[in-house]
Amino acid sequence: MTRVLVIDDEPQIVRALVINLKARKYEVDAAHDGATALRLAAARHPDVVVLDLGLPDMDGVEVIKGLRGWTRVPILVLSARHSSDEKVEALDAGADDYVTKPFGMDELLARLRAAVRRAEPAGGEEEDVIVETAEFTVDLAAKKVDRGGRDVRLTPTEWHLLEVLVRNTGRLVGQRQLLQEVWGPSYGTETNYLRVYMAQLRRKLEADPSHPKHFITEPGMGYRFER
Amino acid sequence: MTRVLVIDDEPQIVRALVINLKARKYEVDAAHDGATALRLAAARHPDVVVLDLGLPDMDGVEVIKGLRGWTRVPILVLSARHSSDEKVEALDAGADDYVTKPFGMDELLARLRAAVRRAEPAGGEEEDVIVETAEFTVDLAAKKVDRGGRDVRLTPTEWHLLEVLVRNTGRLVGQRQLLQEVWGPSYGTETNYLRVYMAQLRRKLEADPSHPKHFITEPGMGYRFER
DNA sequence: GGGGCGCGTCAGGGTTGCGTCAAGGACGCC
DNA sequence: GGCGTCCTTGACGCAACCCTGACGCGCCCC
Repeated sequence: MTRVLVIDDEPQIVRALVINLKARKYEVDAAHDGATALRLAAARHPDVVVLDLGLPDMDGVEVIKGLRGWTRVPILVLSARHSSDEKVEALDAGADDYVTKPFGMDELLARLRAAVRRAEPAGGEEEDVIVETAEFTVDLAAKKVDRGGRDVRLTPTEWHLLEVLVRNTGRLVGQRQLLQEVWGPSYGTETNYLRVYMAQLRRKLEADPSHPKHFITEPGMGYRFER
Repeated sequence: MTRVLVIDDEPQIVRALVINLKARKYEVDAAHDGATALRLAAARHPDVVVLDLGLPDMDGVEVIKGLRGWTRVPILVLSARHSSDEKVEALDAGADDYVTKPFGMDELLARLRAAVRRAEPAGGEEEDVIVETAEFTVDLAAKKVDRGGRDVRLTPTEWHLLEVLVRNTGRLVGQRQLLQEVWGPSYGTETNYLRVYMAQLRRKLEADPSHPKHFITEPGMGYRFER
């Protein structure tokens, strides 16, 4: 869940923000002055900060600088000041966005989403899916198979077949499903393809290809990969 | 130098932006419609995009989506529309900021700086920008390749290709991904480019170009850089 | 006990993909 | 305006991959 830190000394603004954010499943912390804000930020590590520049105890720009000293968390500034200088100062101090009051809640939330989105890791869906067995190791992200310290060379079809099986580790994968995922939706009965390529996978990966321990045949149904 | 792509169909706005940006040592490209914009973005790989939503040939949001299909470059939207819905739509489509016309040049430049700043590599300190192999050393930050104490001269395309591969050291990079990252999103099947440039990289960097140890071909799938 | 079915294995041939070379053309620099 | 660099494009040989058919074996059902 995304954690938001709201910093504003006007209770009604804080209330409105908190209600709207919580309704959208954000986790919300609130602070009414700069000192509390800096303490909360350090303690809670929010994913995004909404900061009103007009605080009772310190200048909002100082809060920005205080945060930027140790974190790159997105900072969305709220302010009643429309002056261009104020905006430039806040942005150059390290703010990510600047919204003037009164603001539309929809717009603020959209800007918040934008700020959170671009803070996400660049890779996107980089799950390091690595599956190990006693004989070999499959790295799905790098498309690599290691066996006894040496890379095993797989052809595209072999790799594709292995990938489908490994993503369903422990589950039976029907022959029709295998054929359609690897060879395309118009295939479904050419089980001889499967036999040939399963044999090649076993030859390259199994310790004893004629008695496979990982690529298991379920006669009449399909194949199963076991670690 | 930071490269900016300005997209607007009003000549006076473009002129004002170009003059102000160039005065501040930005490198500027300009486009007057969406199609040109997408083409220029692919060809020039700007560091930040300034986009007017009101274009003659296509909806500005479509331009955003077209860019977001293959790049995370910061997009700063300009628009005459003040409506909240427009802002939300553009921001949710992938824009980073939204400025309504008329705008103050100081503010726009400050928002531009903020967008560029946060797009910079997160690490800040020396990350793994230097990759060493037995034969050569690649310095991603300095854009330099050293081999046996001497700089290796690489053309822009060669360098770009090398950069993508090195940033994915050990991982397989698909030919489609390579083509799109180096030549732009409209490429994906011109694998002969890859063959030519991989050969040039190997000739310049491998000890034995005909038996590459670092730039490895995975037939039918792509290429992999190994240290 | 015999036949049928499904699976594993092997080898050959068509096709695809890769590496290499060279020439044409665009672009920028002097 | 000439020159050089870089990108693009085509052709060609070769290796690897994918498909295909044939054969043997074990299991199940009749």
